[in-house]
Amino acid sequence: MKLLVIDGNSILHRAFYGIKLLSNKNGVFTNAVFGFMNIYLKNYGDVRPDAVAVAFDVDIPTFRHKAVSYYKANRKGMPPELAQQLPIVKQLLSLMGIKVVECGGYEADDILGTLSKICSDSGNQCFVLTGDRDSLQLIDSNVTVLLATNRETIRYTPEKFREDYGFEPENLVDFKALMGDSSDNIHGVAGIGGKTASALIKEFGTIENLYENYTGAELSKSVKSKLEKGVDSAKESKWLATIVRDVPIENNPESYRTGIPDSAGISRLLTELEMFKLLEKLNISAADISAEIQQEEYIPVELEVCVLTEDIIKSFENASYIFDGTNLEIRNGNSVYTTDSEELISTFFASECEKITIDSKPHYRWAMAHGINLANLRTDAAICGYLLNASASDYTVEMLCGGYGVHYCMENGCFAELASLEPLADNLRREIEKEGMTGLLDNIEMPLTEVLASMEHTGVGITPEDVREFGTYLTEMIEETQQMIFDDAGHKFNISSPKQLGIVLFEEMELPAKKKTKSGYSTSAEVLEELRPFSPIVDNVLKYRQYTKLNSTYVTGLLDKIASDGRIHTCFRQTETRTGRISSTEPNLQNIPVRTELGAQMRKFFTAGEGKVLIDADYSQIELRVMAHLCGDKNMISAFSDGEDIHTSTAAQVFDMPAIMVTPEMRSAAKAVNFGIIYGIGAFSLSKDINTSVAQAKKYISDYLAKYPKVHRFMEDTVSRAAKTGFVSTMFGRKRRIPELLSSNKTMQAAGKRIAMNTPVQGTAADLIKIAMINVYRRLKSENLDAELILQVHDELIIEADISCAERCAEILKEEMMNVYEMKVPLVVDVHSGRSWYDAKG
DNA sequence: TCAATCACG
DNA sequence: ACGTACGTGATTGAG
Repeated sequence: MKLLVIDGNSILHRAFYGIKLLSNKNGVFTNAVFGFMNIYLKNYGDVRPDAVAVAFDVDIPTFRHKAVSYYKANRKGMPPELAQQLPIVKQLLSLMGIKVVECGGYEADDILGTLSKICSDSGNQCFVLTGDRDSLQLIDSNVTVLLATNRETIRYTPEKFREDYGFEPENLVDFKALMGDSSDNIHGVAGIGGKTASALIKEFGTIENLYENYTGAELSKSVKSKLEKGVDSAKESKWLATIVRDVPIENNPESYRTGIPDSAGISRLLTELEMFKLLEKLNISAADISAEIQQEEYIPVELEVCVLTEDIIKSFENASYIFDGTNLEIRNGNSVYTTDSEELISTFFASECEKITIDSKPHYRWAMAHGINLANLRTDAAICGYLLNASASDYTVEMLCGGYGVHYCMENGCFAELASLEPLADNLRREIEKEGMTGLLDNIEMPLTEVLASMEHTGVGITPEDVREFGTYLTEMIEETQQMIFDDAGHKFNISSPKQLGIVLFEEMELPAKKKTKSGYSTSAEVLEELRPFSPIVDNVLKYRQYTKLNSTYVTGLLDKIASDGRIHTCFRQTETRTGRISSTEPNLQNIPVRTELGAQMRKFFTAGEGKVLIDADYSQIELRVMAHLCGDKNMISAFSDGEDIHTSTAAQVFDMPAIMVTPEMRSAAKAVNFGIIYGIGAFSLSKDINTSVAQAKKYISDYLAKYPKVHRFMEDTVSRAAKTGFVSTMFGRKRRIPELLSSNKTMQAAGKRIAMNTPVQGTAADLIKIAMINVYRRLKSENLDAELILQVHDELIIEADISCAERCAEILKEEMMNVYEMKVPLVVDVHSGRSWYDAKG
């Protein structure tokens, strides 16, 4: 038989550090469980063992055994984020019918040693799954070690081991006896490193043999003397490195055969942990991976396949449907209607029945492309899922059903048991109601989808000839700059490789390096900026970076995305950001350059169509205004109400002088402080930003908070409420959970606090502009204007309008944005128009 | 696939 | 003592 033995602690560690911290909505961390199961399932599938044992170190070491005391002596205790996942993994394993093996006083790898020996002695095959190279000493003709690394699992047979190490697996302990292993507190022989140790073991095999024969061997004096001095340490090290193989545990391999899994229990546990990917995996691969889970009982609903007709569509009062752009599938009761007839799809979309679906924006796009209206779409399950947890990576039906208590089963990629999305939508709506987000869903997010679809559908005009010409110019500049850099460096190299650039700048040219990133020198613009005076190469590198960035991301990137209608249709993503903002992809039109004059040229290529203009409106200081509204600080409110320049006003407050006396430097410092306030202030970062001492920055902050006491209070209250409830909210009830606040890591906690301070502000601003977008969209429609919203850049909206109605559209845009919601401060909107985005920016 | 870099609000 | 501002997406090189 085949036995798979797993080093639970080692794999769990690897999983924990290999995957970013994840948690469910109750703050239970799950990344190590997730990673462990992935590694397990992968290897289970590869090995297909008859029996499985997972070994763990005991929780309370007895210190009777040497390995444990050394182990504990030299390793930091597990972080609590990992420790709390240990019992979960054990519980999960036992639910799966897998034996967990522990033995007081012994490490997990001693158990691996023992079980592999038992197999080996009895002629059974053993696979040892671990992340620890120590266990390679267990390899023999019956024992294969599966070494899990960050990317792959390496299968170590005796042959593979010999290939890598050049000696026998059993001599690994001798090797370590010489070389030592600092992570296990094994000293080895002082002065002997990997190379020498390897050569010695290749020649002598064991250290016993080495010590019997080394005096007469052809070795350098120094090696001989090191060996002589290190004899005791070598022997002790070998003993320490040797894995125990006689731990008193169950020694019949048969007893590790997997038992019957408790699938209901697994389902409960994984659902609780919100690990739907894993549930899915267990279900889908049931037959392949663990035959037992296949037994999960489910009775497929008998779906009656019916023919869809116009009359049937008219008879629907409500319907849940799935649509992939070609095939429409409506499920109603036990009836399923499918069609790929564009006519029937159009009829259905245009019908007044109340619709439930998932990921509806493409449906609106389809409808718009076919000149019809997608009517009465009441619930989009993905949007619901996003509101309930903005941090999930995706919102698939599987994930949502798993998370919101709807039983489903996949069969051939279809939802065999899911008769309708209705139960899912009901549950989602119930949860949303419970969280007080029904208004946010029905009045903001659901109507917004159509607006975004329309913006995508319309797209934005671009003049490719001009873009290409700009690209030609950039290419020339790149070549020129590149040549100057090579001349300065004295040779060619890849300037775009931070590694190669670092070597040229900091080693060859010996510029003063500031070691920064873990993989070498930092060559970021920030660092380079300071290096400018030392060599002209620095300035050229910065220029090179700017040109290549513009060329590859914007020129080439945008040209690639021009559709057949000559316009660019970005994708606005509504379920992406944790704060409630919209994001833009393929291409990202929310990060088109503007801050440098050269970059801003790009915006000249975004143009209005023939006889049209672009109208651009942006909120002035919306986040600070939101902050003023949320905290109600008198000083801040009056500054905005009086129409003062907020940064000047802040400077006047902080430096305690009349506004007229504020210098540009003071204003710019105050501006940085204002940004800091929004982001969740830190003295260190502020000091860096405005190039002053940390003490000075600290003073700015404390002066600021003293002048705006309610800002101070708002931040304290928000953080403490977040710590208590685990989440923060925007003005319109959007929520964001902050698991970072539960972390034991101080840096993480601090980050959590900043998130708590920033999210209500950024999120409320996002809510406001979303409402404005919906209202603008409706006004343009109701007033029958030849104009379309085409872009949103967080605090900025752009309309493309026919010249004949441009003024009216500008009025509407400004009005709807200003009056989007009654606030304690005025919302100021700047509007400009022009032929291109560059011109319309004012 | 990830880290580094840099574009935006 | 230690790390260091919020939120995104695209490109590149390197493992």
